[in-house]
Amino acid sequence: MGKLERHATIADVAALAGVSVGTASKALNGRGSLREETRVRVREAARQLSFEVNAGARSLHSGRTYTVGMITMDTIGRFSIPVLMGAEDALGAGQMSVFLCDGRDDPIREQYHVKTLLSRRVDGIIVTGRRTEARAPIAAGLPVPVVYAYISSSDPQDCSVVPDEEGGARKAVEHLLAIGRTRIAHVTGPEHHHSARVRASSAAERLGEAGLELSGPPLFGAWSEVWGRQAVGMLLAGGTGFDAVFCGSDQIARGVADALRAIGRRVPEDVALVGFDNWDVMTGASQPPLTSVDMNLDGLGRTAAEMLLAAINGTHSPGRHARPCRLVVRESTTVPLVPGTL
Amino acid sequence: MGKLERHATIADVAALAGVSVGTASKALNGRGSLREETRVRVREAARQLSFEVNAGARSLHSGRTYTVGMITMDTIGRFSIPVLMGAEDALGAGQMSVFLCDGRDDPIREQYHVKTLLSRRVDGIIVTGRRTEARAPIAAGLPVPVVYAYISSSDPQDCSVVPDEEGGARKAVEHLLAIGRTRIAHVTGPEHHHSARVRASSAAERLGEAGLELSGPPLFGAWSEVWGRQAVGMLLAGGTGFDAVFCGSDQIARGVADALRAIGRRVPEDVALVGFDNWDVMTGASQPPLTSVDMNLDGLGRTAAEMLLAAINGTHSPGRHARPCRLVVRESTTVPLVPGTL
DNA sequence: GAAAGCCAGGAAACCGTTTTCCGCAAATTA
DNA sequence: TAATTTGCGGAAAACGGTTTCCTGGCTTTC
Repeated sequence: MGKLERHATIADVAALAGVSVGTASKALNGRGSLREETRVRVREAARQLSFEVNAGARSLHSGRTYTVGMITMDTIGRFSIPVLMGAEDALGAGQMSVFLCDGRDDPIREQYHVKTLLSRRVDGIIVTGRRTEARAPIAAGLPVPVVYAYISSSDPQDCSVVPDEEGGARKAVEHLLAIGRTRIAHVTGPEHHHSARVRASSAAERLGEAGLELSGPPLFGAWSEVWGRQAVGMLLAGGTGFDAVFCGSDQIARGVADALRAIGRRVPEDVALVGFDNWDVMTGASQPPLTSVDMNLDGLGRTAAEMLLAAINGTHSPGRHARPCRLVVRESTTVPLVPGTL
Repeated sequence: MGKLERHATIADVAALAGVSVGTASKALNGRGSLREETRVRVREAARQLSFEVNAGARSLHSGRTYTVGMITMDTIGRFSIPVLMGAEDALGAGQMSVFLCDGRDDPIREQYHVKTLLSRRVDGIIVTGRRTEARAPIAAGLPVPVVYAYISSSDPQDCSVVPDEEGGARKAVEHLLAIGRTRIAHVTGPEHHHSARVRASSAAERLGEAGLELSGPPLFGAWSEVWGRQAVGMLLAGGTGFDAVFCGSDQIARGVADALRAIGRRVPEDVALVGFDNWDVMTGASQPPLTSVDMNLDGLGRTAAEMLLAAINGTHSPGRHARPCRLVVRESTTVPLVPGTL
């Protein structure tokens, strides 16, 4: 009722229940040997005072805080969020709380956050970012385990959980091949971006295995719809012809879709389209809805959290762990069955 | 160097520096009266052992944890993120760390999180959500201050920081009036959604003040592009005519833009368009780029954090605090000046 | 030269909890 | 009836800091 009451301590509870603090502690934690009647009395007292154990004081004794830190190396963005949420979910199930730290791409901030987290005696740290590229580890010789999620550490002794973008790109190409497309172009993000390079080279490689090659060189640009629209002009000017475009992101794919429609090319009949990210905002609003590669980001976060928990319990799994992507097929690669057509 | 070393304690530092723990504490915190030479010696010892004070132990004595909890009532989404980030930023500047909790719209989870946070002795709690509607407070009589951000509490004694959506809608209408539009339609989200109702009624009200009314009844639907596209058909069928559409979200606005272009109506020449949210992904990719109302979400988060800090220091400001929105003008309401046109 | 004041640093209490160890009383066994 | 076990619960140490109080030696002052 009354606001801003003081937190009750276990001493208050003990006094109210008429026992010693030690006994109260045992009663609340199910330890020691006590009469059931006593346990009930203590629990009732605790309830009455709305006693919540002071986690800080407890961890002083146990050495564990049941707390982990999550640091984003760069700004928290569209990719780190699902990872964070997946991790939060997996950790919450293990009764662990999460400290959120935004690195903002600033090494000073990053180091400050690491120090703070250590000071708070987190049991472990998850590092994430919005690019998959390997980055220098946040620190050497930390007294707690660290797992990198989505982003990866350049130190192979560190544990990193990353999407298998290579496999994802291959799946996209395989799908296009399976629906009979052979002249596949590729439009993607900036070349300095790791994801863009990996996806482009894997796509080319997979085509090579089928005795084909990309229809024209990969077009590197930006991760935006505007670039997707521009790229269509370049593809047409290139003159190599294409019956499918594998795009490095859903935004690009949507730009491509819009530009194609504007010039009267039908998707998917004339040109099939595959995006990357499976971002519902784009895949759903695009005309037609986009087939896309899903990196399963919250699964990634969940896995990272599980590996962190394992590491906290002593089982460290060093290395770069790639998690599979999955292809979600929608109308941009399949002509819908119109009822009555059969 | 070596991984997984134990955390150094202040006793270790004191031993290495050849002083008592009390003295070491004073040296590191700039308390008491010590010779400069001693301070230096202790600091050096701390550095050598990479000592980080155990925040839990410290707060045991001070009663403060310099920690706050952030709970989302519903899932963490596009609206809560900027709020969270703004708050994280403002709190980080005050050396406070943030516990992130995802409520997932589940009251049980919510209560669990509240309990956990209290157990961790956070100094305060920020509650947020993805809807602005007033919600029942997370709990009564909590021993720590609570501030609601974006979402608001139905208890007027609680402190809520919300966007002035009403004002935002009025600004949108004023802008359309200022560029000479008089037949303004409104397409927005589901009617059961608080934001949709408020924005619609404020727009109508502002038009009323100018002696006008909405061109046709507000069209309630979904917060999606698909709905925006459908709504254009309804507007045309309505037959009331319109030279501007104020949309309840950028996604809707973009859908409207696409549908208008598809039938050969020019934006902004024939129809001016204003969105809501100022979501760069939509405003930038739309053709033409969208004029939109910005709710300044991270400013909201920052303000909420500041009010929480104030409350922690004893200055409680109950009530619903509305923060202004701002209109960002782009090409969907202004014909760009073509060079050489003058 | 003695009393007073000052400075640096140590000893110990305290914060809230857990856990180990121990003692007492009742119940069981010899 | 005396001795032993068992069950229950209390006392106290420990966790890692901070802070208050105190002491011992040195300088100042009359």
